Amino acid sequence: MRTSQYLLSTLKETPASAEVISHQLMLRAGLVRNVASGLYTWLPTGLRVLKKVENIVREEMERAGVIEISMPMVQPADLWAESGRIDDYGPELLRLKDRHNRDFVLGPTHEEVITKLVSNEISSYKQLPLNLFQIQTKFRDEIRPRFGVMRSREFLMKDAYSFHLDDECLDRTYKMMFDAYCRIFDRLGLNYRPVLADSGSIGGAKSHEFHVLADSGEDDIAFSDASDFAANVEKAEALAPSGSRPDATQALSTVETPNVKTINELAEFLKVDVKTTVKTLLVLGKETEGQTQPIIALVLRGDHQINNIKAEHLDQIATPLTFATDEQVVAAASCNIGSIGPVNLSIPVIVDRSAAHLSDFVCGANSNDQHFTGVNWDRDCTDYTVEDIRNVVEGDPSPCGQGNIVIKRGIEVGHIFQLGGKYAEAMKCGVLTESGKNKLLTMGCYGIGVSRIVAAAIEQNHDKYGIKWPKAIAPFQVAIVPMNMHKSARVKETAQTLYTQLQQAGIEVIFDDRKERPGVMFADHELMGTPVLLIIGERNLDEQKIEVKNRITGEKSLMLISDVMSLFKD
RNA sequence: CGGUGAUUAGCGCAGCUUGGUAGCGCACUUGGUUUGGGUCCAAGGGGUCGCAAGUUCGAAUCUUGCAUCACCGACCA
Repeated sequence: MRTSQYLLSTLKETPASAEVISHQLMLRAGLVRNVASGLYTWLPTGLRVLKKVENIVREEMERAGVIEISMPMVQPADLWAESGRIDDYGPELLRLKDRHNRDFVLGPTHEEVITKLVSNEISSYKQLPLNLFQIQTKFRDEIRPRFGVMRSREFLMKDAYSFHLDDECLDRTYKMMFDAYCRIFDRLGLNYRPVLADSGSIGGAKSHEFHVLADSGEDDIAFSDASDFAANVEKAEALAPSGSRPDATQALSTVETPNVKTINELAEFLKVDVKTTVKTLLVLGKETEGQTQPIIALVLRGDHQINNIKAEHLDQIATPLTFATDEQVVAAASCNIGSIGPVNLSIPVIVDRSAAHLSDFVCGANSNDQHFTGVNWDRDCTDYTVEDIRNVVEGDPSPCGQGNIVIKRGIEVGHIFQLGGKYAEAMKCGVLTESGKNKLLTMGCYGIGVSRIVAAAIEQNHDKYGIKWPKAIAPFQVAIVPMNMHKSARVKETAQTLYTQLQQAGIEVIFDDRKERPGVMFADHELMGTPVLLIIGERNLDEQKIEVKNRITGEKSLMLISDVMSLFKD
């Protein structure tokens, strides 16, 4: 490719809208352009990278025996009604009507469509297991699109779905896909970790996420400092404190706490450690027919935070987790938020394991501007249940039993699930078994965020000059950078000869034939992250040499022109 | 959804307080100059000042409404 016939679109200045480094560099290097919030055009250089990632994913899927198909992005809402997700998925599901006023959705994922397909196409156990994938544009109406293509509304995703007669077979495929994912991220040259995960709205049992480690990541990952345990904080179990609860030593007493609203104000006001206080959150419970929606109290140690996912998994709690309104709080606790406590509450009380381990603690007194001190479970408050409802924090014992928790940020680039029977049941997807009986299938699903990987790769591979692409996904393998080609016939001739040779050898080469100063060319190619620069100038041509610069290591060396092609022999 | 801020040329910004018909840097065009790390000089082109209404002789500037974008929050007990 000659730059004079290409759309470089590099920028000197960073657009103000870009927050994270990958977004800034993707704009500056001319990879993407914003069209609207969360919607991007991929420019030629960006598309080259995207296609490389896509092809690696495709190759590894095919190597693993997964078969490619393509499903429509627009899906009938009926299918989503059949699975029940039309109500569960929430406002991220973009709904639309066609000219006949029929309801459709823009597909954020394709479980419904593929389950319907397989249900129609497969009728015998002999056709199983079946594993299908597609690489396709998805749409999720994100609450807050940000960080460029890292969290955009429209994005490219590889999604695969497997169908099995039984869970052992599913488990074998799951492990096989796990390995295939590791191969993909290895080939992409990324520093990543598989971590235990929650399966979210897609549903199901076993689940792993693949995270690229980066400070700009949006997920907290809990690692053990003594084993290879890794889990999303959403999922990481907070163990009950070891040992038995200390005995009560104080009597329950009421203290006036005027204008104390937050837990930190409370600890400050009473001069106590936040860890000896509890906070009580009032949330909506699950609705039962004919009854008003119940209010549930969740009790946490003052320094801990509620884990929405864990709370939502409890049978009594409504999904999504919703906090009670001010009116509901007054009705349930006869005080305002800020003074709620578990003592003498007439609503169900769920206590986190760590809060349940406290004795002589401080809590709201369910009366404005008053708190209790010296509170003790079973003596002052008897009707409660204990659950794990908080986020783990650094220093907690690891749930694997070895070491303590360390928390790092990660970018979720892959997610595999064992779905089980959820969709097969809803969509009546079954086959005849050997004994001639109909049996519902069990499923797995496996996603990779192709466009997000491009951003994640930049987060991990850049310097002050620009992007440093891993070789496998660089838009070009080599750039030819001639010094003042328009002034020197032999520079021009050497550059053109090398360009032709590289092209004929099938190497992706970009030939900078612009009439630009050297500094401009260097800056552009370093910004775009081409791994190898071939610098051709009068300076070295007398010795039949050119300069070779490695973008990743920064190393420069002189090389005989006749040896250059050997650099690209694999 | 809540809070905050922004919206003036392709990009980054100034001008607004104190109303008088728009400017700087980069980019772009032309000519010259320079040529191994974002040259320098000169001359140009390019703007419904986010949209709508209002106040005024006159609005980028003041008022009101709306839209879009961004950031923060949605963990408050």
